[in-house]
Amino acid sequence: MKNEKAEEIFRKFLKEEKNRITPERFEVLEYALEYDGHFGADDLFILMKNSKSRVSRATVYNTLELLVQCGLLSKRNFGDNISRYESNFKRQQHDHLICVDCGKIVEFSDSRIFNLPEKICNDLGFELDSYSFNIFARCKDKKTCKKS
Amino acid sequence: MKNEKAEEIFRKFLKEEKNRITPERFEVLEYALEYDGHFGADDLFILMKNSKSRVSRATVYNTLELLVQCGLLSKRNFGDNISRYESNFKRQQHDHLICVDCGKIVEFSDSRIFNLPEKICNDLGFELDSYSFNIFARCKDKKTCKKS
DNA sequence: ATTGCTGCAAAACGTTTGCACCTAT
DNA sequence: ATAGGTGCAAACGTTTTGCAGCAAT
Repeated sequence: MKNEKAEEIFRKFLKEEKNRITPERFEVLEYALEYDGHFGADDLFILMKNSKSRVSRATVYNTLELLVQCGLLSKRNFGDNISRYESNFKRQQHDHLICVDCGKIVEFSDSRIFNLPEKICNDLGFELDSYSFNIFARCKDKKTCKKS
Repeated sequence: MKNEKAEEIFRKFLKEEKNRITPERFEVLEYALEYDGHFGADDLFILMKNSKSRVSRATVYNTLELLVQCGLLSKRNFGDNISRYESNFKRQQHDHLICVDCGKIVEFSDSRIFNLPEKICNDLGFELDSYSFNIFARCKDKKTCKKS
Protein backbone atom coordinates (compact mmCIF):
# COMPACT_ATOMS: atom_id res chain seq x y z
CA MET A 1 0.00 0.00 0.00
CA LYS A 2 1.37 3.36 -1.08
CA ASN A 3 0.87 6.85 0.23
CA GLU A 4 0.47 5.83 3.83
CA LYS A 5 1.53 9.31 4.87
CA ALA A 6 -1.22 10.94 2.83
CA GLU A 7 -3.80 8.53 4.18
CA GLU A 8 -2.62 9.34 7.68
CA ILE A 9 -3.07 13.06 7.05
CA PHE A 10 -6.53 12.54 5.56
CA ARG A 11 -7.64 10.27 8.39
CA LYS A 12 -6.51 12.79 10.98
CA PHE A 13 -8.30 15.62 9.16
CA LEU A 14 -11.54 13.65 8.92
CA LYS A 15 -11.44 12.84 12.60
CA GLU A 16 -10.77 16.42 13.64
CA GLU A 17 -13.57 17.78 11.47
CA LYS A 18 -15.94 15.04 12.64
CA ASN A 19 -16.31 13.65 9.13
CA ARG A 20 -16.75 9.92 8.80
CA ILE A 21 -13.92 7.70 7.73
CA THR A 22 -15.20 5.64 4.82
CA PRO A 23 -13.46 3.29 2.37
CA GLU A 24 -14.86 5.29 -0.58
CA ARG A 25 -13.04 8.43 0.53
CA PHE A 26 -9.74 6.62 0.71
CA GLU A 27 -10.35 5.08 -2.67
CA VAL A 28 -10.74 8.58 -4.14
CA LEU A 29 -7.55 9.68 -2.39
CA GLU A 30 -5.68 6.72 -3.86
CA TYR A 31 -6.74 7.50 -7.42
CA ALA A 32 -6.18 11.25 -7.01
CA LEU A 33 -2.58 10.82 -5.85
CA GLU A 34 -1.92 8.31 -8.60
CA TYR A 35 -3.19 10.63 -11.33
CA ASP A 36 -0.37 12.06 -13.41
CA GLY A 37 -0.86 15.82 -13.75
CA HIS A 38 -3.99 17.95 -13.49
CA PHE A 39 -7.40 16.36 -13.63
CA GLY A 40 -11.05 17.37 -13.54
CA ALA A 41 -13.38 15.78 -11.02
CA ASP A 42 -15.25 14.04 -13.80
CA ASP A 43 -12.02 12.72 -15.33
CA LEU A 44 -11.27 11.01 -12.06
CA PHE A 45 -14.81 9.68 -11.74
CA ILE A 46 -14.66 8.18 -15.25
CA LEU A 47 -11.23 6.69 -14.63
CA MET A 48 -12.52 5.06 -11.45
CA LYS A 49 -15.66 3.84 -13.19
CA ASN A 50 -13.53 2.24 -15.92
CA SER A 51 -11.40 0.62 -13.23
CA LYS A 52 -14.52 -1.09 -11.95
CA SER A 53 -14.74 1.12 -8.89
CA ARG A 54 -18.26 1.45 -7.49
CA VAL A 55 -17.76 4.96 -6.11
CA SER A 56 -20.39 7.45 -7.24
CA ARG A 57 -19.92 10.79 -8.92
CA ALA A 58 -21.29 12.64 -5.89
CA THR A 59 -18.76 10.99 -3.62
CA VAL A 60 -15.88 11.85 -5.93
CA TYR A 61 -16.88 15.53 -6.03
CA ASN A 62 -17.42 15.65 -2.30
CA THR A 63 -14.18 13.90 -1.43
CA LEU A 64 -12.04 16.05 -3.71
CA GLU A 65 -13.27 19.11 -1.82
CA LEU A 66 -12.29 17.47 1.46
CA LEU A 67 -8.84 16.69 0.07
CA VAL A 68 -8.40 20.34 -0.87
CA GLN A 69 -9.50 21.40 2.61
CA CYS A 70 -6.88 19.22 4.26
CA GLY A 71 -4.17 20.43 1.89
CA LEU A 72 -3.44 17.21 0.03
CA LEU A 73 -4.75 18.60 -3.26
CA SER A 74 -4.87 22.00 -4.88
CA LYS A 75 -7.85 23.20 -6.88
CA ARG A 76 -6.99 25.15 -10.02
CA ASN A 77 -8.81 26.89 -12.79
CA PHE A 78 -7.06 27.46 -16.08
CA GLY A 79 -9.61 29.79 -17.58
CA ASP A 80 -12.02 27.26 -19.05
CA ASN A 81 -14.47 27.11 -16.17
CA ILE A 82 -13.51 23.59 -15.16
CA SER A 83 -12.08 22.89 -11.72
CA ARG A 84 -8.88 20.91 -11.96
CA TYR A 85 -7.09 19.21 -9.13
CA GLU A 86 -3.46 18.47 -8.57
CA SER A 87 -1.59 16.61 -5.86
CA ASN A 88 0.35 18.73 -3.38
CA PHE A 89 1.93 15.69 -1.90
CA LYS A 90 5.73 16.02 -1.91
CA ARG A 91 5.55 18.92 -4.37
CA GLN A 92 6.90 22.41 -4.06
CA GLN A 93 4.98 25.63 -4.61
CA HIS A 94 4.56 26.46 -8.27
CA ASP A 95 2.42 28.40 -10.72
CA HIS A 96 1.18 27.74 -14.25
CA LEU A 97 1.66 29.05 -17.74
CA ILE A 98 -0.98 27.93 -20.24
CA CYS A 99 -0.53 28.17 -24.02
CA VAL A 100 -3.68 29.72 -25.43
CA ASP A 101 -3.06 28.02 -28.79
CA CYS A 102 -2.27 24.41 -27.87
CA GLY A 103 -3.37 24.21 -24.23
CA LYS A 104 0.00 23.03 -22.98
CA ILE A 105 0.54 23.71 -19.28
CA VAL A 106 4.01 24.60 -18.02
CA GLU A 107 4.72 24.69 -14.31
CA PHE A 108 7.20 27.21 -13.02
CA SER A 109 8.56 28.49 -9.73
CA ASP A 110 9.67 32.07 -9.43
CA SER A 111 11.19 33.39 -6.24
CA ARG A 112 9.82 36.86 -6.96
CA ILE A 113 6.33 35.52 -6.24
CA PHE A 114 7.07 33.51 -3.10
CA ASN A 115 5.86 35.82 -0.36
CA LEU A 116 4.08 38.39 -2.49
CA PRO A 117 0.55 37.11 -1.72
CA GLU A 118 1.32 37.18 2.01
CA LYS A 119 2.68 40.74 1.82
CA ILE A 120 -0.26 42.00 -0.19
CA CYS A 121 -2.70 40.47 2.29
CA ASN A 122 -0.97 42.20 5.16
CA ASP A 123 -1.08 45.51 3.34
CA LEU A 124 -4.80 45.16 2.72
CA GLY A 125 -5.89 43.75 6.07
CA PHE A 126 -6.59 40.17 5.07
CA GLU A 127 -5.38 36.73 6.10
CA LEU A 128 -3.98 34.73 3.19
CA ASP A 129 -5.84 31.57 2.29
CA SER A 130 -4.39 30.73 -1.12
CA TYR A 131 -3.66 32.36 -4.44
CA SER A 132 -3.62 31.57 -8.12
CA PHE A 133 -1.21 32.99 -10.62
CA ASN A 134 -1.76 31.90 -14.22
CA ILE A 135 0.01 33.23 -17.26
CA PHE A 136 -1.68 32.82 -20.63
CA ALA A 137 0.78 32.90 -23.51
CA ARG A 138 1.75 31.43 -26.87
CA CYS A 139 4.51 28.93 -27.62
CA LYS A 140 7.31 30.63 -29.55
CA ASP A 141 8.19 27.31 -31.11
CA LYS A 142 5.28 26.78 -33.50
CA LYS A 143 6.41 23.29 -34.46
CA THR A 144 5.56 21.79 -31.09
CA CYS A 145 2.45 23.95 -30.67
CA LYS A 146 -0.45 22.12 -32.21
CA LYS A 147 -4.02 23.31 -31.96
CA SER A 148 -6.18 20.59 -30.52
CA MET B 1 -24.32 59.30 -26.36
CA LYS B 2 -21.55 58.17 -24.09
CA ASN B 3 -18.47 56.10 -24.71
CA GLU B 4 -17.93 57.30 -28.21
CA LYS B 5 -14.26 56.43 -27.88
CA ALA B 6 -15.02 52.81 -26.98
CA GLU B 7 -17.50 52.53 -29.84
CA GLU B 8 -14.84 53.87 -32.15
CA ILE B 9 -12.34 51.24 -30.99
CA PHE B 10 -14.91 48.46 -31.34
CA ARG B 11 -15.98 49.60 -34.81
CA LYS B 12 -12.38 49.72 -35.97
CA PHE B 13 -11.71 46.24 -34.57
CA LEU B 14 -14.78 44.76 -36.24
CA LYS B 15 -13.79 46.26 -39.56
CA GLU B 16 -10.22 45.00 -39.37
CA GLU B 17 -11.28 41.50 -38.43
CA LYS B 18 -13.97 41.50 -41.11
CA ASN B 19 -16.73 41.09 -38.57
CA ARG B 20 -20.01 42.79 -39.30
CA ILE B 21 -21.02 45.98 -37.61
CA THR B 22 -24.45 45.40 -36.10
CA PRO B 23 -26.60 47.44 -33.73
CA GLU B 24 -26.88 44.45 -31.36
CA ARG B 25 -23.13 44.40 -30.81
CA PHE B 26 -23.06 48.05 -29.89
CA GLU B 27 -25.99 47.58 -27.59
CA VAL B 28 -24.01 44.92 -25.69
CA LEU B 29 -20.99 47.25 -25.55
CA GLU B 30 -23.15 50.02 -24.10
CA TYR B 31 -24.52 47.83 -21.31
CA ALA B 32 -21.13 46.26 -20.58
CA LEU B 33 -19.42 49.61 -20.08
CA GLU B 34 -22.30 50.85 -17.97
CA TYR B 35 -22.18 47.85 -15.66
CA ASP B 36 -20.69 48.71 -12.27
CA GLY B 37 -18.08 46.11 -11.36
CA HIS B 38 -17.64 42.53 -12.48
CA PHE B 39 -20.45 40.71 -14.24
CA GLY B 40 -21.18 37.31 -15.71
CA ALA B 41 -22.39 37.02 -19.29
CA ASP B 42 -25.76 35.83 -18.09
CA ASP B 43 -26.06 38.72 -15.62
CA LEU B 44 -25.70 41.11 -18.51
CA PHE B 45 -28.15 39.18 -20.66
CA ILE B 46 -30.77 39.23 -17.90
CA LEU B 47 -30.20 42.92 -17.24
CA MET B 48 -30.69 43.65 -20.92
CA LYS B 49 -33.77 41.43 -21.08
CA ASN B 50 -35.28 43.32 -18.14
CA SER B 51 -34.49 46.59 -19.88
CA LYS B 52 -36.65 45.44 -22.76
CA SER B 53 -33.70 44.80 -25.01
CA ARG B 54 -34.34 42.21 -27.71
CA VAL B 55 -30.76 40.98 -27.92
CA SER B 56 -30.41 37.21 -27.56
CA ARG B 57 -28.29 35.26 -25.14
CA ALA B 58 -26.13 33.91 -27.95
CA THR B 59 -25.35 37.41 -29.17
CA VAL B 60 -24.42 38.58 -25.68
CA TYR B 61 -21.98 35.69 -25.21
CA ASN B 62 -20.52 36.15 -28.68
CA THR B 63 -20.15 39.90 -28.38
CA LEU B 64 -18.48 39.79 -24.97
CA GLU B 65 -15.77 37.56 -26.48
CA LEU B 66 -15.25 40.10 -29.25
CA LEU B 67 -14.96 42.88 -26.69
CA VAL B 68 -12.29 40.91 -24.86
CA GLN B 69 -10.43 40.35 -28.13
CA CYS B 70 -10.32 44.05 -28.89
CA GLY B 71 -9.18 44.88 -25.36
CA LEU B 72 -12.22 46.81 -24.14
CA LEU B 73 -13.09 44.15 -21.57
CA SER B 74 -11.14 41.69 -19.45
CA LYS B 75 -12.35 38.20 -18.76
CA ARG B 76 -11.77 36.97 -15.24
CA ASN B 77 -12.36 33.86 -13.22
CA PHE B 78 -12.57 34.11 -9.47
CA GLY B 79 -12.46 30.40 -8.76
CA ASP B 80 -16.15 29.60 -9.07
CA ASN B 81 -16.16 28.43 -12.68
CA ILE B 82 -18.04 31.45 -13.94
CA SER B 83 -16.50 33.82 -16.47
CA ARG B 84 -16.77 37.38 -15.31
CA TYR B 85 -16.12 40.47 -17.36
CA GLU B 86 -14.89 43.89 -16.41
CA SER B 87 -14.39 47.09 -18.36
CA ASN B 88 -10.81 48.03 -19.19
CA PHE B 89 -11.89 51.38 -20.44
CA LYS B 90 -9.90 54.14 -18.72
CA ARG B 91 -8.76 51.73 -16.03
CA GLN B 92 -5.26 50.82 -14.96
CA GLN B 93 -3.84 47.34 -14.61
CA HIS B 94 -4.92 45.65 -11.42
CA ASP B 95 -5.39 42.29 -9.77
CA HIS B 96 -7.96 40.87 -7.38
CA LEU B 97 -8.21 39.69 -3.82
CA ILE B 98 -11.34 37.65 -3.03
CA CYS B 99 -12.57 36.99 0.53
CA VAL B 100 -13.38 33.30 0.76
CA ASP B 101 -15.85 33.98 3.56
CA CYS B 102 -17.95 36.88 2.27
CA GLY B 103 -17.03 36.98 -1.42
CA LYS B 104 -15.92 40.60 -1.34
CA ILE B 105 -13.56 41.49 -4.19
CA VAL B 106 -10.78 44.01 -3.59
CA GLU B 107 -8.80 45.37 -6.51
CA PHE B 108 -5.16 46.18 -5.99
CA SER B 109 -2.14 47.27 -7.99
CA ASP B 110 1.30 46.13 -6.96
CA SER B 111 4.38 47.31 -8.78
CA ARG B 112 6.18 44.07 -7.95
CA ILE B 113 3.87 42.26 -10.36
CA PHE B 114 3.95 44.73 -13.25
CA ASN B 115 6.43 43.11 -15.61
CA LEU B 116 6.72 39.74 -13.94
CA PRO B 117 4.46 37.88 -16.43
CA GLU B 118 6.47 39.31 -19.33
CA LYS B 119 9.79 38.30 -17.77
CA ILE B 120 8.60 34.79 -16.97
CA CYS B 121 7.36 34.33 -20.54
CA ASN B 122 10.73 35.35 -21.90
CA ASP B 123 12.51 32.96 -19.58
CA LEU B 124 10.29 30.09 -20.70
CA GLY B 125 10.13 30.81 -24.43
CA PHE B 126 6.58 32.10 -24.69
CA GLU B 127 4.86 35.25 -25.87
CA LEU B 128 2.68 36.83 -23.21
CA ASP B 129 -1.02 36.98 -23.96
CA SER B 130 -2.50 37.80 -20.55
CA TYR B 131 -2.31 36.68 -16.96
CA SER B 132 -4.49 36.30 -13.91
CA PHE B 133 -3.35 36.81 -10.35
CA ASN B 134 -5.97 36.17 -7.71
CA ILE B 135 -5.46 36.09 -3.98
CA PHE B 136 -7.98 34.21 -1.86
CA ALA B 137 -8.05 35.44 1.72
CA ARG B 138 -10.19 36.23 4.73
CA CYS B 139 -11.24 39.65 6.00
CA LYS B 140 -9.49 40.43 9.29
CA ASP B 141 -12.38 42.67 10.26
CA LYS B 142 -15.11 40.12 10.97
CA LYS B 143 -17.74 42.80 11.50
CA THR B 144 -17.89 43.76 7.85
CA CYS B 145 -17.40 40.19 6.65
CA LYS B 146 -20.80 38.64 6.27
CA LYS B 147 -21.36 35.24 4.77
CA SER B 148 -23.85 35.49 1.97
C1' DA C 1 -29.66 4.17 17.46
C1' DT C 2 -28.42 7.91 15.32
C1' DT C 3 -26.56 10.75 11.78
C1' DG C 4 -23.92 11.23 8.08
C1' DC C 5 -22.46 9.08 3.72
C1' DT C 6 -23.51 6.59 -0.35
C1' DG C 7 -25.31 5.55 -5.09
C1' DC C 8 -28.31 6.83 -8.40
C1' DA C 9 -30.82 9.80 -11.20
C1' DA C 10 -32.50 14.04 -12.06
C1' DA C 11 -31.95 18.89 -11.87
C1' DA C 12 -29.32 22.98 -12.01
C1' DC C 13 -26.12 26.01 -13.86
C1' DG C 14 -23.40 28.59 -17.24
C1' DT C 15 -22.34 28.11 -21.90
C1' DT C 16 -22.54 26.49 -26.77
C1' DT C 17 -24.85 24.91 -30.85
C1' DG C 18 -28.30 24.09 -34.74
C1' DC C 19 -31.33 26.08 -37.53
C1' DA C 20 -34.29 29.16 -40.15
C1' DC C 21 -34.61 33.90 -40.88
C1' DC C 22 -32.60 38.34 -41.47
C1' DT C 23 -29.25 42.03 -42.62
C1' DA C 24 -24.75 44.33 -43.41
C1' DT C 25 -21.81 44.23 -46.97
C1' DA D 1 -26.34 38.09 -53.91
C1' DT D 2 -24.14 36.14 -50.23
C1' DA D 3 -21.70 35.36 -46.23
C1' DG D 4 -22.27 36.17 -41.70
C1' DG D 5 -25.18 37.51 -37.59
C1' DT D 6 -29.42 37.01 -35.12
C1' DG D 7 -33.10 34.97 -32.02
C1' DC D 8 -34.82 31.09 -30.15
C1' DA D 9 -34.78 26.75 -28.10
C1' DA D 10 -32.61 22.76 -27.36
C1' DA D 11 -28.23 20.46 -26.23
C1' DC D 12 -24.05 20.36 -23.82
C1' DG D 13 -20.66 19.41 -19.99
C1' DT D 14 -19.75 20.19 -15.28
C1' DT D 15 -21.45 20.34 -10.85
C1' DT D 16 -25.11 20.00 -7.28
C1' DT D 17 -29.13 18.09 -5.19
C1' DG D 18 -33.00 14.96 -3.48
C1' DC D 19 -33.90 10.81 -1.74
C1' DA D 20 -34.01 6.07 -0.02
C1' DG D 21 -30.95 2.82 1.80
C1' DC D 22 -26.63 1.86 4.19
C1' DA D 23 -22.79 2.00 7.38
C1' DA D 24 -19.60 4.46 10.70
C1' DT D 25 -19.89 6.09 15.02
